[in-house]
Amino acid sequence: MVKKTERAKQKAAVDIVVNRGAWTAEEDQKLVDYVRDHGDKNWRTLPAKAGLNRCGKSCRLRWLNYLRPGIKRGNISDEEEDLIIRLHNLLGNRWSLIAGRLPGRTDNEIKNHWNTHLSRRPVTIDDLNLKLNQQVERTCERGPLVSPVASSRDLTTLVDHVEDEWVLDGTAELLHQSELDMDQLFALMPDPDGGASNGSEFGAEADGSGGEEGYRDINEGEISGAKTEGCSDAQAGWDVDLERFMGYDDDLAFYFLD
DNA sequence: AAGGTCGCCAACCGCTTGTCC
DNA sequence: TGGACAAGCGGTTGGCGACCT
Repeated sequence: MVKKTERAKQKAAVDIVVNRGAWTAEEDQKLVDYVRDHGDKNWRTLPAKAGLNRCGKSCRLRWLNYLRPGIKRGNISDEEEDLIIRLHNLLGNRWSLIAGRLPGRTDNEIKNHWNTHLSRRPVTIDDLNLKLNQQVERTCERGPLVSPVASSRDLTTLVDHVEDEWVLDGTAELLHQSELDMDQLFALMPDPDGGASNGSEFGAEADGSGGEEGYRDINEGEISGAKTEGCSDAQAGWDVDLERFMGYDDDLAFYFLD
């Protein structure tokens, strides 16, 4: 029998008295007051200092998901659902990344919404793209830029093949893709808040070099070269596919097709 | 009206990752 | 370099209200 360390004993003692279950309004107020005055650091010691019989983990979760400023509750819009479906198709169950593109939404809320609503709905990414194509066809004299069938190749393929060579639409044209990664992919997107992209999470601006760094990398790389030097229909299709996939038609069209 | 069932979602659990010493 | 700790993340659970029989 291994002798318990003092720390383990202390932890066990804390576990016995700690509150569990739903938070009361009084607990919420204590947590809000404490974080307002002292910041949201050191969750381990926060409960004792704030006078809460909760574990630090529970406090952190409560703050991040419900109490911190800017949290939206309920009423997920059709546009948000559309984006969740597209991002989930791209990223899988990476809820924090998905939530990062939906201002005011938490990973927990998106995860719950997906599991209770969207995962059961027989809507595919192709359905969304077909709908999008139909909208464009009605409003754009250029006609359909990419067929619904072509749109079935989504960005998951792109992500899965970063640093690999991969074939576009069976044309045997290889696009060696070594520069674009997830950080840059998100850096390409306009920030949903309307400001700069999320530098802390996606890196493009974390070093203060500006959000355009990612664009420059790509434009100087082989994607841009292949596109501008005898741009094939397949490559043009990929570009448009990318912009449509994410639903940022205008902005990405600027970066990829300008 | 009462008991059972189902769906939603807040909260918890366990694992992974990052940081510090 | 490795251990301890904090923080982050995704999966799962359990309470509760709504609905059904």
